[in-house]
Amino acid sequence: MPLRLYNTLTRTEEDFVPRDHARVSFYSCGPTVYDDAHIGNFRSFLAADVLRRWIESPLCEVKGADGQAHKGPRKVVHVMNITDVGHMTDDAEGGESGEDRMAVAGKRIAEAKKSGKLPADVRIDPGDPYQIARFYEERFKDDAKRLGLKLAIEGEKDPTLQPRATESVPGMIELVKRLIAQGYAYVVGGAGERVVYFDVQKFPAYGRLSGNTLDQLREGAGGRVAASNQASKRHPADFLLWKEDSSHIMKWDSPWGAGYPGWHIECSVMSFQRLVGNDLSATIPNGEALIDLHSGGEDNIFPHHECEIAQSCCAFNATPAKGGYARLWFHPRFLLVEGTKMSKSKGNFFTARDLFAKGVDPAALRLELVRTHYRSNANFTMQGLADSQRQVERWRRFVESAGGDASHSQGSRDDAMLGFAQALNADLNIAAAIAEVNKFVARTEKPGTQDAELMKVFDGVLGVLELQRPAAASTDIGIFAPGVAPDPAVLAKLEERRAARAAKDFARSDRIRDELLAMGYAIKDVAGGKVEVRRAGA
RNA sequence: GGCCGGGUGCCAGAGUGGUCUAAUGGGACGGAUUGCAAAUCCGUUAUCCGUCGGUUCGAAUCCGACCCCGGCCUCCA
Repeated sequence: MPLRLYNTLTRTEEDFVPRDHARVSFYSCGPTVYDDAHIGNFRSFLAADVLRRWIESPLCEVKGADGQAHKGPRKVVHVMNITDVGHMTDDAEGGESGEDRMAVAGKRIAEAKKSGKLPADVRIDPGDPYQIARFYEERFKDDAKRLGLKLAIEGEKDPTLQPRATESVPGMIELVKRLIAQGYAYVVGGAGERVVYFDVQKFPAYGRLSGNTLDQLREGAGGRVAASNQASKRHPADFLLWKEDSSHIMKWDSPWGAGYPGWHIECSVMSFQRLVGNDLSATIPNGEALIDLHSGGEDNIFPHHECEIAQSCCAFNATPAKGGYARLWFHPRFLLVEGTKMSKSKGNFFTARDLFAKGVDPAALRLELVRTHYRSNANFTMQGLADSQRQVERWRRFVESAGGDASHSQGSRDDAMLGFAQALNADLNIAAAIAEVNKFVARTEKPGTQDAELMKVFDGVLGVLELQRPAAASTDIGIFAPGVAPDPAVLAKLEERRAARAAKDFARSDRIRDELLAMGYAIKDVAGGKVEVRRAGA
């Protein structure tokens, strides 16, 4: 059975049929870079990464336009934008209230430098939005690579896979011009306060993705859109394409004055230019879908992706009935933290780098973020992270102990491959796929070279074992877990305990272990007379 | 008010009409091992799937009502 995926657009699970089964185009809405990405962001990006890895796996079969299932090899061109244009905190459309996010980030950076939270050698001007954006962009790419986001690793060699919105503004202006010329957009306001809106009533399929059809959208339902902005629109759902605003922190010249683009138009431009063609005046023959896959967090379904579809279908003559802009829309659900929603505005979020700084193994974090089905809300917990860590360690032991002839037949490996492929082909059932891996590991008493190779194939999709492990600090007596500094007080206790054990004074040895536990350290004896030290409870 | 997802053991989380007395991982418990621990290995751990009704020879799986939880309805992955 070839790959089947749930399509948000049709609300059904369907065969995934790309335009070219050997070369799949995939666009993912990427991060905004006015703060560090949190683990919820990464859950969404990693779900897309697992999908792309699965499509590229030699075990995956994909249905072609000829109706036949095709084996690989297959290439996925996976593009993820970097949103480095600042937007308003309160009103991304009108910009009449709130502050620009990039300006807020600048203040935060200035404060962090003052308080010493950011090292003094970080050279960044908090008043320069481009420097702020680059600063967070680098940190994002760094985190993404540590978590095995394949696109970020490829992006080092091919930066066009991670296009920046600020570098695509000329294309956005061109596309807005085209939409106006075609009658899909209109300009309101006089010089100095011009605004370009998309006319949603010209696109009858508006609402198909989200279910928010025009007659169901109530004016200002979220209560966040200023009434004065709404007044100049032809329909309350009309959305911003360009805003003239000479006071904006980031601004560009345009036929509608100096200002900034609306926040939906960038993805229409970047996805087209990187995955379809450079000529934004092109028209798609037969109204075919432009790209194969498009992903983003569930909150992107409306309004962002709805608006992208409207813009792109209208500008390039793609037909909604033929999939329109993208053949298949992939939307991972939110990540909860200890049972409640996390969001930037609530501030209850973990960033990946916070966790790495505490010594969390990227492999464990990746597995924890990826192991729940992408269309369910996952619940991130410290317990779950510990579970994932142990799972990773079992797999590592399996691979590291492998060698020579396998203790069992090829049939066992074939079963595992089949089970793994069937699970992932069924709308990316990763939990079932992991279960297949575990069953394979459990029944393999003595793993051979071929078993280790098969694990590598599985890990090509899971992307866990290939990640770099955090380094452990080591002294002649202690091996300190990542994130645990070799404290002299601890070292002294370890020396004392070593002496006690040599003298067979086990009562004293155990007492020292309890003392260390009270100090927050858990220890265990390992081969060679050394002691492994980790944080208690971790 | 409109539109989407969900409710499975101590926890996380699969399973969508019979093979389910419900996968897999963690935890817990028992055993092996260890000076004792830790790690590892072996074994045990849901007669039941939010509640109540219905359809069916047969339901965790389909239908209805109800109760809860999460998301979106122009900040957010």
